[in-house]
Amino acid sequence: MQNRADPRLLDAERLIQERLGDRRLDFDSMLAVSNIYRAATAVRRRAEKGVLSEFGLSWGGFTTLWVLWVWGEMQSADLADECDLSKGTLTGVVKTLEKRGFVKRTPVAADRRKVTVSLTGAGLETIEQLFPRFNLYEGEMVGNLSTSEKQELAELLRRVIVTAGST
Amino acid sequence: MQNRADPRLLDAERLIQERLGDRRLDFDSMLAVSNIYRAATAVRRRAEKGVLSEFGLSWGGFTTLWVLWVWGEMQSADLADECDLSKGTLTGVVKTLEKRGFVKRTPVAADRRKVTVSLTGAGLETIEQLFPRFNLYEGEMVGNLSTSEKQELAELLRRVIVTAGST
DNA sequence: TAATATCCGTTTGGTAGCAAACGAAATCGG
DNA sequence: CCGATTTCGTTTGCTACCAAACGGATATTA
Repeated sequence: MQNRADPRLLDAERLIQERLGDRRLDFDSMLAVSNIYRAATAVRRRAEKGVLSEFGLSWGGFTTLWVLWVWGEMQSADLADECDLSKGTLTGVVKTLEKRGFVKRTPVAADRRKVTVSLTGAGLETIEQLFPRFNLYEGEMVGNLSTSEKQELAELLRRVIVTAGST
Repeated sequence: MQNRADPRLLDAERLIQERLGDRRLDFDSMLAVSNIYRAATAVRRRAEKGVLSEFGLSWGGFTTLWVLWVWGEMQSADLADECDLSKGTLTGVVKTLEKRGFVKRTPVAADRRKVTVSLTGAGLETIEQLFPRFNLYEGEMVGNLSTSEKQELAELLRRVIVTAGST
C-alpha cells in the first residue's frame, strides 16, 4: 500500500480503472516500470545539470569516457556494446568527444575496416577528476536508501534488465 | 554480495579500484544508479520494439497519449509537467501525434497564449486498444519479480525519484 | 492607461538515439 | 584466384530531448 503515498498516483489509478472498466490491470507492474523510467530520467537530469555540465559532457559522453577509462583502448563495436549504444549512435558520441579533445580514433592496420578508440591525455585527466565527483552525486541520489536497500534495489533491477533485455 | 553474480561487474570493480588508487568509492550507490539507467533503457527499448512500434508510437508519444486518456483535455504546460517533458519537447511530441491524427490542439479563447491538447477519436481508440497490451508487456518485463518485490522496487525507486528530482 | 514585467507556447540550435542503407574491406566457396 | 557473402564503421533520415531565445498576449503598476 506504500504506493498510495503519492496522491497523484491514487487519482491516476482510479481514473485508469474507470477507463478500463472490468478489464483487469496489473498495477504493481505498471508502477514498477513507470518508476524505473522516472527514476532514470531524474538521475540523468540531475547528473547532467550538476557535475557533467561543468565538464561539457552528456550522460552518454560520460559513460563512454568511463568505459574507455576502465577498459582501455577498445574497438568501436565493443565500445558500443559496453556503453549499451547502437553503433550508429556511438559514431556520433565519439565524434563529439573527439571535438572536445577527450578521445582519439586510430585505424587498425591489420584490418582496415576497424577503428579503435582511446582516451587522450586530456580525456584521462578529465575522467580522473570527474569520476570521484560523479560518484558523490550517485551517493546523494540514492542517499535516502540504506546500504542494504541500495543492494536490494540493484539486484531487483538486475533481474529486470535480464528479463527485459532478452529479445 | 549478490551483485558479484555478474562477472563483468566484478572485473569493472577491480579495474576502477586500480584507477582510483586509495580514494574511496561508493560501489553500492554506483551499482544502484547504473542499474536504474540500464533497466530504463532495456524497458523502453523492449516496449518500443514490441507493442509501440505496431502503433507507430515512441515511448514519449505513448506517455502523452496515456496522460491525455487518463486526465482528459489538458493545457499544454500541465501536459508537459505530467509527461515529465520540457515544454519545448512537448511541442514536438504533440506535433508528431497530430500528424498521426491521435491528438488535436485547441486555442483557448479566454487567453490566447494558451492551447489545450486532447485526444481525437482515433487517439482514444488507439490508447484503449494499446494500453492493456502495454500493461501485459510491463508484466512480462518485471515477470521475474514477485508481487511484493515489485512493490518494494517501486517504493525504493519512488524514494530515489524524490531525492534526485529535488534539484 | 501607458510603460514594464511576466507568462505562454513555439522556434532554434545543439546532442542523443535508432534502424536501415551504404561503401569499403575481409572472408569464403568453388 | 575470383565472384559472392559477410563484416566493419559511417551516413542518412527520422524522432526525441533540452536550454535559451523569441514573440505575442496578459498582468502589473505607477
